[in-house]
Amino acid sequence: MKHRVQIYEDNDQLRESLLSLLAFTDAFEVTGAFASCEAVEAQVKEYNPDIILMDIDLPGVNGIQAVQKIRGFNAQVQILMITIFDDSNHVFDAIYHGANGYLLKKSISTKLISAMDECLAGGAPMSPSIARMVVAKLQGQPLTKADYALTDRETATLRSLAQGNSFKMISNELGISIDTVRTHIKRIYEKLHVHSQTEAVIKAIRENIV
Amino acid sequence: MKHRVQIYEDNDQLRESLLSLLAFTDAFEVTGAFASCEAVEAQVKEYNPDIILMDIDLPGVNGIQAVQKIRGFNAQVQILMITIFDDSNHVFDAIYHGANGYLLKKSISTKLISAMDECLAGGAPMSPSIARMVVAKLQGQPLTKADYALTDRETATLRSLAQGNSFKMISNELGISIDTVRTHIKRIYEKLHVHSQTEAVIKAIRENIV
DNA sequence: AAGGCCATCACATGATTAGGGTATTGTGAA
DNA sequence: TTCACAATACCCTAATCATGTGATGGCCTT
Repeated sequence: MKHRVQIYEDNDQLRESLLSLLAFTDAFEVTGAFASCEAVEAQVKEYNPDIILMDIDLPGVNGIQAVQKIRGFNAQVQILMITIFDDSNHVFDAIYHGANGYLLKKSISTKLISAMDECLAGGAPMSPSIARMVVAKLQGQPLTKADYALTDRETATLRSLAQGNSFKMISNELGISIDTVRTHIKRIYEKLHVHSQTEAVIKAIRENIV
Repeated sequence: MKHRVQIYEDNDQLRESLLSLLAFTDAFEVTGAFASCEAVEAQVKEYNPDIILMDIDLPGVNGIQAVQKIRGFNAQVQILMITIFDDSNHVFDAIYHGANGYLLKKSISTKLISAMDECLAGGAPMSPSIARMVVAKLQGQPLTKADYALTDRETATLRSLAQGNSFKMISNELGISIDTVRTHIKRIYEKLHVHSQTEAVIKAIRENIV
């Protein structure tokens, strides 16, 4: 007996990838793949899937709202979130509203099938970084800000960066040479595991580092 | 009779600039210039200034919290916010908590003195863009999302950018050439009045454009 | 049909950034 | 006193980005 899978993912490429990935397996049968979840309630009721792959970042009704809707009438279906966000807000939001697992997009190719199996077996698949957050939460940790062990100057540099300043402007503001700014930025990237200003700033804002 | 000015600004350079700017005038006398507002209550009580220049983005206790504290015991002193943020959240937060005026850092050199005069005369100096927000608010406009009139593709481009993608990655995701991405990005910059990825992303995140 | 706007692509130039080194100084811990 | 590390600065190269100009086709409105 194949498990019925329903997909909500607005990125056309990714949605197709998911479909072909699942086509390779004998264990799953796709009941539908949609680019938005405006009609999620009707669709879930109609196709009655065993598991739903839900993107968090959907235009219109987002994935978390969709989870909430689904849980309003169906507590059985497994919901696996598919997302690029790995910050605590999104994770806990999704979990509180009834998601069963949380898979990062970059892990899809290697872990999707096993994550789906885990979900259906009653597990809660999630990436190690997310699991760590969940554990910390259970331990009653405040978890207010992830600790990336930035030094004072690195924090100041990041703060300035997150205000839209260029390296040159940062060097002026902090009274150091532009090369030193470069050095700080390099270390920040290493510590935050990012590779561009934009990514660093996104992380800084979303995780309240600045 | 000189007006007494107290300054809260954590950027050393800017604080010094403010001091020298005020030194040129006969109308103002600086009662203190501080890098943080941890002790704002005691300091305001001790020096009893007529007007306070308050940076919004201070480490520790931020400028808005400081305004709140001050208004708890002093309704007379004029408070002029000095900030790089021109988004609605910060503006209304500050105004709601009792700030009298709102000056963008980039306008300091040309408008500080007149803004201070306006404040003391009972006016509410603010940059035109901020004034527009205030007016909209009073008119009962939702103003939840500033309307920059981005087109669909521009929005999609900005959303992708705000997920940390490079131009190349955006072009893949949207299925267009990198030059088209460039074009969209250019128009986004024009519409958002920014000049870099980072600034655009900051604005996008803070104002919920994406 | 003509004018506007949008989306698309191209070419070009200079500026900025990413990522790899190396090195000096001061400070605090082992 | 070593050792580790933070902060500073410099060098280098390839990649990426900012910005301007121009051009095409599609769609909508007048």
